[in-house]
Amino acid sequence: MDKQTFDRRSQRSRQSLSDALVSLMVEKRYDKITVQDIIDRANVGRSTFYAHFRDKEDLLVSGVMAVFTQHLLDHKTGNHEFIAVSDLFRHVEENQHLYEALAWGRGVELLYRQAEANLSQRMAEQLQSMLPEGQSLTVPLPVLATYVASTLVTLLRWWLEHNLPYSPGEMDSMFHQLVMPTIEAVVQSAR
Amino acid sequence: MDKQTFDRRSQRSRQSLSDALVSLMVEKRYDKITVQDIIDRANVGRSTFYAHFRDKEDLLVSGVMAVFTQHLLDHKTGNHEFIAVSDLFRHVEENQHLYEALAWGRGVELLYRQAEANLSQRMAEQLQSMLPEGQSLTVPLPVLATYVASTLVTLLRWWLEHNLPYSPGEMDSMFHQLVMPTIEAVVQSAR
Amino acid sequence: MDKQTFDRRSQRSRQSLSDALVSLMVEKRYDKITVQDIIDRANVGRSTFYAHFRDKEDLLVSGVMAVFTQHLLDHKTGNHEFIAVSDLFRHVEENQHLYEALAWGRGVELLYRQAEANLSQRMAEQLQSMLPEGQSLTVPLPVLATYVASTLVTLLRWWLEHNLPYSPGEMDSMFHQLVMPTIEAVVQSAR
Amino acid sequence: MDKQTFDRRSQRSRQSLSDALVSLMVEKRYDKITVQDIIDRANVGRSTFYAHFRDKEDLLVSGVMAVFTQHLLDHKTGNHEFIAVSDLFRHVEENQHLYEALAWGRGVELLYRQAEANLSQRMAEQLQSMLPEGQSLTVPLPVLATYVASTLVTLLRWWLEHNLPYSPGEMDSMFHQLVMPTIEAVVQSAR
DNA sequence: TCCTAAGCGAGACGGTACGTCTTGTCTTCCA
DNA sequence: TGGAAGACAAGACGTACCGTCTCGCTTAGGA
Repeated sequence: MDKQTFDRRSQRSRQSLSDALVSLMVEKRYDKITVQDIIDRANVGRSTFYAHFRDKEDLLVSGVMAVFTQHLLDHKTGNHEFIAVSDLFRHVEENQHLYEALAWGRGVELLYRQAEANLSQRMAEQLQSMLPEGQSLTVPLPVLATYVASTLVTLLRWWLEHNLPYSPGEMDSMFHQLVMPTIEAVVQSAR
Repeated sequence: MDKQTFDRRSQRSRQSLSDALVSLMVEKRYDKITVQDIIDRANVGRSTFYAHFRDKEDLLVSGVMAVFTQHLLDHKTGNHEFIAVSDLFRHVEENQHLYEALAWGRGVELLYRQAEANLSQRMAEQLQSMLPEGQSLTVPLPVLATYVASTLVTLLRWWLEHNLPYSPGEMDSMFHQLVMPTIEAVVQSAR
Repeated sequence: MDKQTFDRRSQRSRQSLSDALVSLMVEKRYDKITVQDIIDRANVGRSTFYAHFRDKEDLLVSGVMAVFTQHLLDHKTGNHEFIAVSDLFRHVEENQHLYEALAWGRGVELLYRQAEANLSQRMAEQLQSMLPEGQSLTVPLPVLATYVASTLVTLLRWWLEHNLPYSPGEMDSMFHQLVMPTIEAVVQSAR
Repeated sequence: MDKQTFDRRSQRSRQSLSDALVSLMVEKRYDKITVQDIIDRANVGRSTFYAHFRDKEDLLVSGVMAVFTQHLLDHKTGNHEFIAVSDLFRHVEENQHLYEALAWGRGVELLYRQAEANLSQRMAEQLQSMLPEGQSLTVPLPVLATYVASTLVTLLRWWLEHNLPYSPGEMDSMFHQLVMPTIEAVVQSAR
């Protein structure tokens, strides 16, 4: 069989399974979802599931996380502003149900941590490139990056858990009010 | 059997189970630990476990969390300083193995979240009481409290995951450098 | 737990499972019966099944075979006649349904072979003890024993598969007409 | 495509599959052999297998059984002797490995039963034609035929399972010593 | 010589059953 | 009589096969 055929069929199964898991996560907690639930929803055989994913967690990470990360991060590409998170909050608002689903279950901690790690990496790069010549930081860069990423994720989580009590614009404003003073302080003091 | 005996025996069982779980968490991830593992280690019958705890998570929260929370929080009682976290970092350093165990597993997210919620609550109270008359905040108090708590937990986690690369004093300093500028900024701008 | 309790409870499970398998074998072929069918019928958990039997075949042999062998063989104890098989045919007739069930499936070959082996062993002993001093056989004893046992089993099978077209007495007579001339011939010629 | 092509190509596949099964049966028990094993050995695609045979059992019967039956029975054609089984024992001895393979597995009971049924049929015809006018039998003909066939198969099986402890000639002799007295007895008494 | 239809290999797939593992309940014994 | 021990029902897990299917690739007559 040639690669195309393989890819085409395989991809359909993988996609069905990812979709099924996401749609189930809207209905019940991740750790109450069984593999049987998923394959029933996806109209897929048990062996197909295990042909593509090692277990439920693998599907969560390899499958769902792909969507999540893409949504969460790709919305920021092309921005020249320091940290353009208003788009991100707006996007989360538009897909509230999906993100609420992700916020629910136990296994989703995994996603948060992964998202945080991703963000942390990007933050480190952005902060590095933002840093003027000859300047340094009073806190290690990795710590600062982790701090910013963690603050963003925490804010997102708080927002979702409290049912979006503020507008995306307000959340964006809060985020900047929280992290900008710190960033300025640790950079300025490096002079 | 009199009440005393009951209490005494009960307590022994509860303690054995808590200890067993903690000792197992040093060896493997929380979610790979079975109830059977725990009761074997604790030399206790299955029904005894369920007589005392609803399930494994209950043991984690009611049993282990008790120790954890006590350590994590009671070390700050009697402090009149705004946020005295150096003691906390020092304490974590001294009990590195325990906290590394806690940092390992999946289910430990629960503890982090609980710790964060706890801290967040205390932070809200402290911040409230610190706020001078007639002043207000540019971000909602719950958000600020969550932000501070999250930063502390994140810092602790980062520290543990990177094998304590700095001294407790340095961590304390970083914590203050990260949150103080923000607190000052959001309070000052409330004038 | 003491041995008594173990035995009592265990025994109930073992019995339920044996009964369930026998009752299912009346309805469908042995190799179409799943472990799930059995445990549903027996009102028993899956793990209980595997706590008592290695697999379905083990249940067939250890459980059902026990009944079978007991029925098949114990009816002959206390007989001083050479081969008192009329009781056996009569017993099979009375429990026609059970034996038809056993005659059905594929896996039942196993039972036949086991039964044949059992019989063969008994035959060898009986023939040995019947053999007058100084006499020998023109065919090896194991062959003769196997021959007699096989003839009995074949006769039983044929009888069941043709829906008991003759009376137990007639079957007994046929059995003797088939094997006695041979036995006399091979023994007499040993003089 | 014309019929010839169909036949030629088809035939190669069928033959490969039969050979593969036989060669595998020498190595492990029939019921431990999977379709995958067979098609791997035969260098054939899965769909090709199912294009030719309904399932593994069909291959056993349609494919292997063809060889078996041919060997087992055709060696007797052209014989005017009553029952010329010495050729049969000789043939089995020459192809010991094949027949041991057949004697091994569970599914082979099927072959034995089929062989027995075949033999039984032939026996019935031979016995019928042998019976002088006006004579009858004290046991029903089908019973007698089954008895003779069963004795032959049992003897063959015993011989193979005990690693051919006697020569084909001795086995032939035993067979006659076992069945001839009986046949004479039941026929003579019909006078 | 090219075309075309079938046989074929490869293997993904839906599905069934397996034997293992864990959970939380329930029963029985023992101190 | 209450705690310990552990058998049990329930059911999810990951594995092994099954029989069906879809897909391109030979391949060998007929045009």
